[in-house]
Amino acid sequence: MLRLTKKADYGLMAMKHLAEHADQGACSAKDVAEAYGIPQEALAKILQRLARAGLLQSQHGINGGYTLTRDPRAISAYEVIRAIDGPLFITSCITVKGECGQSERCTIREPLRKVNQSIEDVLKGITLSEMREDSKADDPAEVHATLAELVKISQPQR
Amino acid sequence: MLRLTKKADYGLMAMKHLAEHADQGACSAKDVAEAYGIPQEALAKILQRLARAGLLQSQHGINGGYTLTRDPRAISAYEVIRAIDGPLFITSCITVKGECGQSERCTIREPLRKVNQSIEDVLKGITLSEMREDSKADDPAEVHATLAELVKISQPQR
DNA sequence: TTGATCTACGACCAAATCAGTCGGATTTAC
DNA sequence: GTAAATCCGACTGATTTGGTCGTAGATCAA
Repeated sequence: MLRLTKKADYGLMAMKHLAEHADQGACSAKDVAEAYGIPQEALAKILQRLARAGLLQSQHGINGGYTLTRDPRAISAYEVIRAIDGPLFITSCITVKGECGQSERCTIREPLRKVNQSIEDVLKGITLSEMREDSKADDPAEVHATLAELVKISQPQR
Repeated sequence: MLRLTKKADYGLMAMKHLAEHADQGACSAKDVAEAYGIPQEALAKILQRLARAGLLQSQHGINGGYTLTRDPRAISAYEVIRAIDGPLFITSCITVKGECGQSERCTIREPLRKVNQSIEDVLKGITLSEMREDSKADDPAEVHATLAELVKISQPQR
């Protein structure tokens, strides 16, 4: 059903939280987990992955926690999702190894690869700082037309 | 991992096959299954769903099989996928019922809903007849620039 | 009419994936 | 040293997915 895992959801929520509280120093996994009702242990594991991927910096010990390593405007949803769920492929034809193991006669590989690329680009195009609950832009310099509208424009014959 | 189910894959392959063999009358599930090495029973169930969704017409009895009910240029990948896998939601926040059951404090619902819409639009924008293995267009009137390129254009700040 | 061929449909099972938990180790501030 | 925090791997239960089986119904040809 083309769904993001719950872990990716949690990861995005946590990253967004860290982006919004960047000025308050590090946030512990516990803080974030409690703020959104996420199981603490589960979130901890997710944050560890994000840290290993270089998106977060971790601070051990008391008053420790996690901080973003980059400006939220320079972190895309794609990076977060990929760090947690691994490389995403829309179809089972396209794998890490490369090819459609099952049938060499698969005729939809190439078209689906393009769709896959499109989706990646959509996710790469949205940054943490752009992920706001209110759809209307506060800061016109930062926000551009919604991707949905733009993709729509890019489809001549509909 | 944002993956299409194998059933959706099969469904797309079968629909494409039917589109290419439309002039040869109905194709049985067995024919299509053998052509691509898909388990026959599994494919049959998929074709049944497509028929129920109105995308295919089934013909019982000897020499029976399935035919497209519409021109392949008027059938989008989205329709096929949705008929097989049901409504697709990128995040577990967005469900048929509506809301994020787990935490009311979920802050990424709206942004992800937009991404979801973008992906839907990408899938709606590609038709069966456009799904060809060769990336270069044969019929310039029918094919436009790849979606990937267009989505790229639509992202000002990258 | 009868049999062969095909779809229709529901029930079922096995494997894979996912979500969450637990236990223990390490690091750091006080 | 102790408390609070990250780190890491293993484990379990639930859900989803892929595939199979059996039976019923429809259609056509001989």
